[in-house]
Amino acid sequence: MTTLSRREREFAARERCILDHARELVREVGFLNLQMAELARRAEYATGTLYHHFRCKEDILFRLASEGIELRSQFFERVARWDACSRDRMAGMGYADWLLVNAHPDHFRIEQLAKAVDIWDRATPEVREAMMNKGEGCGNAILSVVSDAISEGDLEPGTRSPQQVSFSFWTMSSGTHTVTHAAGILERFEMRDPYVILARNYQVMLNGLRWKPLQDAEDDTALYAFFDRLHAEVFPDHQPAHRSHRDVSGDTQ
Amino acid sequence: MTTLSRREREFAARERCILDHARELVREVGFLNLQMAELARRAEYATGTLYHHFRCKEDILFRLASEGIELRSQFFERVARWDACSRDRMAGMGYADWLLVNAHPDHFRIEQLAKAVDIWDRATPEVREAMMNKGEGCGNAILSVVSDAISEGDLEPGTRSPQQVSFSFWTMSSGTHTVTHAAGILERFEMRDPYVILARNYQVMLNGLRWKPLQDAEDDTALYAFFDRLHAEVFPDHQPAHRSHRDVSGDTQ
DNA sequence: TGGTTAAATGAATCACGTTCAAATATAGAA
DNA sequence: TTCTATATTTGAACGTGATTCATTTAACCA
Repeated sequence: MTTLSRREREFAARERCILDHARELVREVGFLNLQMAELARRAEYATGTLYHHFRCKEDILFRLASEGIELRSQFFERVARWDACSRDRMAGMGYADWLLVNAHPDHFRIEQLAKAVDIWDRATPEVREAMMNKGEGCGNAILSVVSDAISEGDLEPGTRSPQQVSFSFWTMSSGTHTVTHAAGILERFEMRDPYVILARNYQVMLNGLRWKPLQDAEDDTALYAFFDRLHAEVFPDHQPAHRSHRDVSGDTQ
Repeated sequence: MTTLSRREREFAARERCILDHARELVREVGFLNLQMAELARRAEYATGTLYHHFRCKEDILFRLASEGIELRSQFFERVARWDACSRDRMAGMGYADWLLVNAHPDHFRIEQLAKAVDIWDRATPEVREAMMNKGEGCGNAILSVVSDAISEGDLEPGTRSPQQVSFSFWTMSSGTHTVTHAAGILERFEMRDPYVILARNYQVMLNGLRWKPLQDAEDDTALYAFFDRLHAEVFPDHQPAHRSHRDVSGDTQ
């Protein structure tokens, strides 16, 4: 039993090692340029060994994507459990996404590529399924906030299902990632700080939904105060994604 | 001169032929599974001939993406020129996107893949540049509506630049495409008609921005009346993206 | 018609993911 | 400790498919 368990530990450690090197390689050269032979060389195993852990190259990508999604899920769940009003917790989801981009700048690329139909089809169904299960955590965290808002009377459900409300915020976040990471678009559009705009958009959307307490979506002082509070209370163990408001105020000169 | 021009015409015709077959192949098997040899066979040219027109496989994808983006640009410009209030024209952008998805169901996949960094880096800079130039038309069409709204007094600019306002709607549309096309997500989330939700989200966002005239974002009758009017006045030459409201009403039974 | 240039061709090249027969290591029995 | 059976690792060989380029073919003009 000890023996078996030691074997299992070694196996897991090797897998970890491969995934770490893979992540690094993806960051350096991109997934399509990642060569299995080079990955094996860096991890100091033979090419064939990789295939004991992963059925194909795409499965490695999906495993990396899963890790990022799991992290996001954890971020979202922290925010969902935050001791704050439902509106602030929903607004916090946008910030959590920003935090994830800071912590794993390459995660979005990985997830984007994994979800591109072309790659999607090449991965093993089980590995895809595992990734989607991690994703469910994100969806549930957001849904729980919407449900709370309705039951606490902060949000009139109207003709919208909680899923539809979640979907709205989800599309804003997802779209912000896409547009932000598409090379050259922000520069051409003279945009900076897209995630601050995302946070503002959350406020605009929340107001549009009449999600109480209503708030002035133009008030940057309040927005940065919100960032500060959220960060201090929910993510004290992470680097803040935003600069302090004082820095931003002095920005124009 | 006549000779040269005929040559040029033949060259252009061949390129058209290759692109058409490529689009079909991409639809059938996806871009990564598209084989240059098979494309050559279908277009009835030799493999080498393809490389007189496109420097690499990725350039073909970018040319296809450019065509879709150009079409979107045309759709957006139609809406921007629509004789309607600024709010309706902005709301119309969401509908135009929906129309594009109907007309070219495969376009989003192509554009998504082209913009994935991995593929992006492989294409020829000139071809990428050409694609981005087409995209500028979309941005300008939206910007013009925002500008009109401000100058007509429908929208208080506040602390937001017109670019930032455009960005907000852009992220919603882009995110809706992404989430909608990611396999399995909608089913798991029990979502249907994502583009109707997008249209509603446009209204919520417009209300949140206090973009006049304010409107009840829950009023589906008004929304479908809007679809009908927009479609009749701007896109009479296209199949409507939406079903008639009568159909939708009878949907539940 | 013949000479010259431009274009098309597709077999050969090369790169890379994947496989699998052989080599090696491990565990347990004697 | 030594031997045998089993499990694991290895990397050279294979197959697929993008790209190239020497050769062939067509177009043009004198």
